Amino acid sequence: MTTIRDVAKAAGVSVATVSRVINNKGYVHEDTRKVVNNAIHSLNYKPNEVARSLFKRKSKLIGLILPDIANPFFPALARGIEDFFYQEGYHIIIGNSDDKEEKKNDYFETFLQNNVVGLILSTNEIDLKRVQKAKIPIVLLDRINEDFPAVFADQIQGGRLQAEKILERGCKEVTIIKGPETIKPVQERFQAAFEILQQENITVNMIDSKLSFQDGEQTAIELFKRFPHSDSVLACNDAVAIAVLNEALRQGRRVPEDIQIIGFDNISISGIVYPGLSTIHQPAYEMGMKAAEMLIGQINQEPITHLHYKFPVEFIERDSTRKDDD
Amino acid sequence: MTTIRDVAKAAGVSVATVSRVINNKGYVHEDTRKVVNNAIHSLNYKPNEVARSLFKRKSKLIGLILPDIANPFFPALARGIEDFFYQEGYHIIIGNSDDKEEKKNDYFETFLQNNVVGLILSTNEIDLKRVQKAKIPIVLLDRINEDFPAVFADQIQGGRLQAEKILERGCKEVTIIKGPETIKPVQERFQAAFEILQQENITVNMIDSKLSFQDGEQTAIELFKRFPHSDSVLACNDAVAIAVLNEALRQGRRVPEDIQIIGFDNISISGIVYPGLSTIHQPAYEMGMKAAEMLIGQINQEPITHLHYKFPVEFIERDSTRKDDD
DNA sequence: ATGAAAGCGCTAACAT
DNA sequence: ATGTTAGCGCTTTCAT
Repeated sequence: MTTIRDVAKAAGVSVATVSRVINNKGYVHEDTRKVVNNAIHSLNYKPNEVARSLFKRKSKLIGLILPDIANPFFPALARGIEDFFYQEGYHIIIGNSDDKEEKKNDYFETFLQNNVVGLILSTNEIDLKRVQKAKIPIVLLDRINEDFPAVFADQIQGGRLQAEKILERGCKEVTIIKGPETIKPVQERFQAAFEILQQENITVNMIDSKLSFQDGEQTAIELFKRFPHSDSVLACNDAVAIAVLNEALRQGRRVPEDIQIIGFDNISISGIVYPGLSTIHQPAYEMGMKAAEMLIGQINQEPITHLHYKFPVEFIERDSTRKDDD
Repeated sequence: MTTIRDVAKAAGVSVATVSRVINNKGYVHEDTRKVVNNAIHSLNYKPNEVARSLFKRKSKLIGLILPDIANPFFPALARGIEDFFYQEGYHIIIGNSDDKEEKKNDYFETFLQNNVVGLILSTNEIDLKRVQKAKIPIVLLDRINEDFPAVFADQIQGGRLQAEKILERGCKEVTIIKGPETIKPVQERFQAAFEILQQENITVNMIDSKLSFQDGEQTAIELFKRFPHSDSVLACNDAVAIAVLNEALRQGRRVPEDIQIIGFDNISISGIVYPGLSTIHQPAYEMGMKAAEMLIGQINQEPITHLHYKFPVEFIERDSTRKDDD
């Protein structure tokens, strides 16, 4: 390994001078700068981030905790975050929490031990007192908390859109799939949709589900058993919606003629399944980018202008609802 | 921040003694161990990984470079890797290469600067001389190279299975979708399938595609335009296969009656789409786990028993092929 | 404009 | 069984 010492020796200067040129800080004569740079190149020297990190107590590492990277909504978030930080010379340490308290705290601690300079959390509320004590920049992503910077999509609006659009398309008996109680945004979208539906003179069924494809499969089977006359379903996310789509078709129900379905998320697969899934678009990649941008702002001590950044959502109509209805 | 000094002071011992107890190394009296542990707990002391890493020139960090976490095959790999390393107290730094030389090298360098102790690469061959020079443990995942440890699924077998199964199901004109030339496993599966098909007295069409859902959409449209009489397709991966499924249905072709489709990967969505996609199962999660296990072996200097670990693949028959044919 | 030296938090000789 | 100390590679006062 070549160190700053080697470079100093090769260039015939002190380590301090080398440090000055690699950090572009303090006075250094043009001529010596050239000599040093030559040495750096010919030795192919790269400063050791760990030593830097130790001294400055700040690394170029960002901690990212999310529930499960295998859940199709999160890769897009992660990609947005990563793309932004790559530009800025930061790197991501990633942890899957499975929404388990223990894993979250574990990651939180070890991330701190690694001098990460910032944290993005897409997982349920961590013990936030700890975060405050650690005084580390943080942004919540796809999660909301009054006291912390957060980036999220407009769940209320999303839930409302689900309800309004399905109403407009003439449903008489809608089944709403309620996601896990513990996941706030999922609850919010449910609440919003539910409230609107209740005010109407239609039948509203309710069924619980978790969020994965596999869970969706179970839910779908149960759904059609319990509510065989349901003419529409509002799903807690696209994964579950697609499972319902599948099960409906499998049972010989026509989509959207017999049953209409609206999902939530607009994951990349939703435009590719048959029939295309109508859904609420959350701009996941952009949300990831924005969260990264807000975090960098904090890291660079820029003043916080918006504590919360709310993305609008959008109804994407494909083929699982009746476009030309009336 | 509480350091080893603080603990030493609180416990009335030297830093060396504290170091001995936290590392469980060297002699330390039972009584003093207790005193020290008490101090550690009451101060809530956590050793700084960065300082450790600097001294030992080894961190608890693993570098993971993959093409694109948003591509649905990779999250499962990543999850397997992460789960394994979490158990072992290691953490993952992740980089998306987009199969770009520059990004790969960038990540490689910065990972080294961060003292990662090992590397898992799911991306196209990096400048492997560099790896050798860096003398860092490495495992290739879903990629193959004679000289480096690698974990992969049996592409030849997979390609053959695609071909054999489609043949058994009575196809007369099969279109085979060839993935990017640059991605070796994708080429291998293509080659294997193609060779078998060629020996038969049937028509074999060929079309190129990239691997994402979006690319698959284009491919699907072009496919049916160029080969309207194709009665079966062998796709380079499931994402593309699902896009073809969709387009076929959209055009009013019946699956599997008019057209049969076999994918490759068995991503989680493949069992949920309608009709269920018949495909070749690659055990992505297990492959990730295995790669992590092999890497740990190297890190711990255990002797290498197998340089390469090849997972068998399996034909999963769902509804996009004719089960009860003949 | 440059260099010497201290020190970030830790581990591992070496000494006792 | 415990303590002292050098040093991992770097940055940053403080001299000069």
